[in-house]
Amino acid sequence: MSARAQGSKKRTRIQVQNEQRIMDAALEVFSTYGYRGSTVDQIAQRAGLSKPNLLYYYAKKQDIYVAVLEHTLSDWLQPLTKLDPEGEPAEQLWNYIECKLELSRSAPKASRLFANEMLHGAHNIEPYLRGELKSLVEEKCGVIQVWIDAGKLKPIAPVHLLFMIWATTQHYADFDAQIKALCQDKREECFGKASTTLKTIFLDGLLP
Amino acid sequence: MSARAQGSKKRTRIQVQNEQRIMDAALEVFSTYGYRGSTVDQIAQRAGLSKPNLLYYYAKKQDIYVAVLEHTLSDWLQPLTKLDPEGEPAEQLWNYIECKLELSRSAPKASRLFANEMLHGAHNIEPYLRGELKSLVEEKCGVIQVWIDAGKLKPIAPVHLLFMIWATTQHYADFDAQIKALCQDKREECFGKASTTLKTIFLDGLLP
Amino acid sequence: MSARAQGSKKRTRIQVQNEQRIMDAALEVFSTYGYRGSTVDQIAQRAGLSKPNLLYYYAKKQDIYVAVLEHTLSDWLQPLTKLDPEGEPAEQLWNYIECKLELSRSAPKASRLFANEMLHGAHNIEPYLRGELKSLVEEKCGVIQVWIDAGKLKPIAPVHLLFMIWATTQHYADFDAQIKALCQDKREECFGKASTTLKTIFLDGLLP
Amino acid sequence: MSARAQGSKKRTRIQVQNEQRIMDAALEVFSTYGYRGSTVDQIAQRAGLSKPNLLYYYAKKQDIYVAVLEHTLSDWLQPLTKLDPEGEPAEQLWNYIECKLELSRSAPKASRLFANEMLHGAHNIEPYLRGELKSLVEEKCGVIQVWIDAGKLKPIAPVHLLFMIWATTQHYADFDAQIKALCQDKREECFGKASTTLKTIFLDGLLP
DNA sequence: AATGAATGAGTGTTCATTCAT
DNA sequence: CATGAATGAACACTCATTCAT
Repeated sequence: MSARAQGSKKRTRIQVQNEQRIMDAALEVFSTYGYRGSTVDQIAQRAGLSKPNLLYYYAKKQDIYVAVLEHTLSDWLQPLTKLDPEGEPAEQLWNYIECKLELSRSAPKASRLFANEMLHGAHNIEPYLRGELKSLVEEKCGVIQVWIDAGKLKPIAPVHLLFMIWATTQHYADFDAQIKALCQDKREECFGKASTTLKTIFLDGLLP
Repeated sequence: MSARAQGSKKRTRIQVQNEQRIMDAALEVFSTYGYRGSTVDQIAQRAGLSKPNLLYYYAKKQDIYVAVLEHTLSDWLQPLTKLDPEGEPAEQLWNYIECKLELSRSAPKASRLFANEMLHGAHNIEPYLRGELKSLVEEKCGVIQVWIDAGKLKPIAPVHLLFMIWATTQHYADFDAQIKALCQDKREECFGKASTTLKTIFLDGLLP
Repeated sequence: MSARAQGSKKRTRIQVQNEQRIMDAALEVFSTYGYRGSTVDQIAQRAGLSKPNLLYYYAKKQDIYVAVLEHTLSDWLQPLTKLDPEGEPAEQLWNYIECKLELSRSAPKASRLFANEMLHGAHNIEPYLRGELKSLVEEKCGVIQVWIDAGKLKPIAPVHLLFMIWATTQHYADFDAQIKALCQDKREECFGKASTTLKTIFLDGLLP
Repeated sequence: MSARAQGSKKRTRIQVQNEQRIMDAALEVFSTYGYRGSTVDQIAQRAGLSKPNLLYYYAKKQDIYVAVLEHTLSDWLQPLTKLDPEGEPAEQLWNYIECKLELSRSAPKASRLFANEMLHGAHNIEPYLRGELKSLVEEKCGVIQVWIDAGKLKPIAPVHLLFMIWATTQHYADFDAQIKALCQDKREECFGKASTTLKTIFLDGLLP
């Protein structure tokens, strides 16, 4: 019986450890080379396992891929949950933006894994997109709409505001190659300038 | 001798026609499946050529890829060149943003091709990034800085403004799958709301 | 991980057996059709393995080729090592010649494999030629020179004597097709006459 | 109608010139890479012709190969014809040996082409081997036998003497790579020592 | 006499996956 | 749990040869 087939049964220490190793290796490899560009061998090697042993934990390449996607997605989602309807909109939104930018800085691989999946049609996470994510987004868009209705924010389409936030923050992870080519600043300094520019534009706009 | 090896010599009608077909097919296929996920067979089939015939025009898979990248890159660059230092900043920037958004709507495949290349390290277009693109970006950042110094724009880091514009507009092409999942609006309506939201935030900011 | 990549680790019974099978098949095929004329499929079939299974043991066609070359080279070298400085020159040399001729008779494929590699520039065994072989040749040329200086041999260039011995004995393996066409004798008889002719000429020369 | 199909009809100047170019290119390429290792493209390029144009002269790769083999074979044969029954055996044989050694020096490619064909079974020149060559060899062996019967040569098997001469002289062309590796002498010096060693051994033998 | 265009049949190599132990 | 061994299906790329002009 394969490890996966055991469902929710308790796992040995080795099982837990190896699964973590596999997830780490898979994130590393998939985010760098994409799904088709990655090989099971690569992941096995990076995880310090033999290929058949790796396939003992996850029977198919796609299973590994889906598992690592799901792992990272929950982290990806979390910051949005903290958007507090009771708080001040400017502070709440800026907190969220800052948090997302920090994630792009500290976990760019997860961002790239996610972006890659999107680019190719997101077939492996459609249920998640149309389920968990959609619910949360609708809830938080409601919050933003409340703020707008209360005159605390300019009247914009809430979901497109979220798209803007995601796009601008994840850009620093996903388009890292371009940024490195165009920005001579060191990484820290670059993220610093990004932060202040984002803050100015999102909150105050370009015009004086 | 392969068709490519002839260098700058004049091309036959058939050559021109087939090369165009190949570029179209390659954009379609590479943008959908990525480099590794695409097969020469697929491209040949879509171009209506036999595989060896395709390789008669471009000797290697990577040659096709680089060719289609270069083809699309020139289109991608052009809108920025039209940013006019003599014009009004608000109008000029908004024109640019609108133009980029329109490109994401009308040519999403090109955007995805480009995004994919970025995600994987941009090894095939580094020379372009550090050459042509960098020069143009530096020039236009100079223009923006002049506007800032003249008090016509808030003091932000020009290159990060460009990053924001690119990120937010290309997002509608690159993350199409996510947008479709989260936005029940029809395509036109969605781009309409995107446009007004972008305009509000970039020019005026969120705060009232 | 491929079998070869394990380096010097101990090998399974199956590994040893299959590697031997591959070496036999490769000698057969490469010596008959040359490197480029041989296909991995041919070798696999002759070894009773599937093509990918063959490539599990030797990752590349050239690896098989180099391996079989190295295998046969050590056998090829050995007779020369037995040239004894203490012995009588005539006897020692004649033993060597006879031994080499016998090798051409019993292992013509090895001879042809080696000749083929030579004809094409010996790029795969240069290190061997300039290393192991050269050392041995220099040592044995020293021995021959001592015999010459002692007046026990006519004054000839020792290394060219070796070339002559190699050329004349290996000729019976390498130019087998020609010999068959020109010599109606049966194989045994032909080698018999070859032996006496070589003996006469090498030791006594043509002139009475 | 192809050029070849015209048989013995007179050829235009261009035809003659191109055929010569092709023969030169084919000798160069085939002798270096072997039959299977050579491509029609390579030969065409070296001959300064387009591939289809080359195939206008020789319809198939094998036709080119056979043609160049036949071309070189006649040159290869010729020295033996000059062995004069009326002359002194020692002088006649030495002339022949010297002549063959000189050919190995000046036309090593032809030698290698021939050797390669031999190694692979000589299927393309069997008719020649069993016809023209065999007749000539039998005739000249008769001459040598006469010399032996007259007591002017040691009693050896004449055809094996020829084999020895061929083997030892052609060795300097065919095993060039090995000779270069083992012999630090410059080319001229090496052939000089070869010549004197051959002379000593063939005529007088090793023993004093 | 010459060439651009096209292709079928390979050919080495990769890789996800399976099997036996 | 783990691994050595094996394989079918694909895939990029090659090459002799043909066709149309």
